[in-house]
Amino acid sequence: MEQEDFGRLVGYQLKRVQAVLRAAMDAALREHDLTTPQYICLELLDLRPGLSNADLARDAFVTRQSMNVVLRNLHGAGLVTRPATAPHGRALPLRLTEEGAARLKAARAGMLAVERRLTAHLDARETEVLLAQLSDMAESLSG
Amino acid sequence: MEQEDFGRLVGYQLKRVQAVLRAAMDAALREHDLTTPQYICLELLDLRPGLSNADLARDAFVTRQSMNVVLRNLHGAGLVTRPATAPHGRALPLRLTEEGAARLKAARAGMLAVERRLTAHLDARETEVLLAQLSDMAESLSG
DNA sequence: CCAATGTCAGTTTAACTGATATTC
DNA sequence: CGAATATCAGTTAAACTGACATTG
Repeated sequence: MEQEDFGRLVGYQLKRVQAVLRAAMDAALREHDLTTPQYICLELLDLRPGLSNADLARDAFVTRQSMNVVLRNLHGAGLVTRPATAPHGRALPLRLTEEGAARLKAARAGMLAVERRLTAHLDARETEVLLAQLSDMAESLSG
Repeated sequence: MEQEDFGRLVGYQLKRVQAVLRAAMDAALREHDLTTPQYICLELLDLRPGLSNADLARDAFVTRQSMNVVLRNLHGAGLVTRPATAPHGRALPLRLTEEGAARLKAARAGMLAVERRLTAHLDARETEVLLAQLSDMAESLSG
């Protein structure tokens, strides 16, 4: 059985994984009324409170404009706070509200379950190698 | 480190790779006036002429409605042919036109260059392992 | 009837670019 | 001025679901 050429491209398999991963994440998050970009944003703010919209956009690999939409929704839902005025420059440091932290915590369990299913066939060392390889791939394509 | 660093999740790195890969593919394809789904569709038809819309949708991991839009555009651009009537059932077997084959060939060079950049740091064996791992991941999440 | 297919229509997600104002 | 930031507005890509007709 000669595997078809096209399916042997890393790009194709990445797209395939991404498709099912996206579906799994969306399903897990839907129970908590969150979208994937919203969840990523909450995780980043939990990890590093005080990030600005532009900071978050960089960390999530989207434009400031895209992240701004995500933040507007999160703010409207009462999950994040931002000061009325900027302490320095224009950047508004964002933080999770109590409800934001609670929603994140609730959603995280489902997301980690997806991650475990994703890497079910990998041991700890293989996972490390894979993470490094993926990171290298992103570097070599963007840098 | 018990603190789960968000950046160490495979899901996060996959998203990151996907983001830059998508940008690189789109840039490479833009020169040839093709979108990524269109390119995938052309590759699949080159590999297995006579696939139907539903076949292509399955192979590209999208709904047949989504693929139908792609095919409508490709047909409008004169890159694929489909018979007026179905030889069996409702399925209409699709084929590349001469121009479709030519456009695919031209675009393929750029896409393979992206793939080479993507896997620049991997040797042949590592690439094999990675392909298998990605395939396993898709399986374990969807199956 | 049933399963697969094609297709019309509408919706949704999530990104994008462009433009403008603010701040240091 | 120039660089970074926030944000308003419009646009786009690419998927989705629902509904319905056709075919074997």
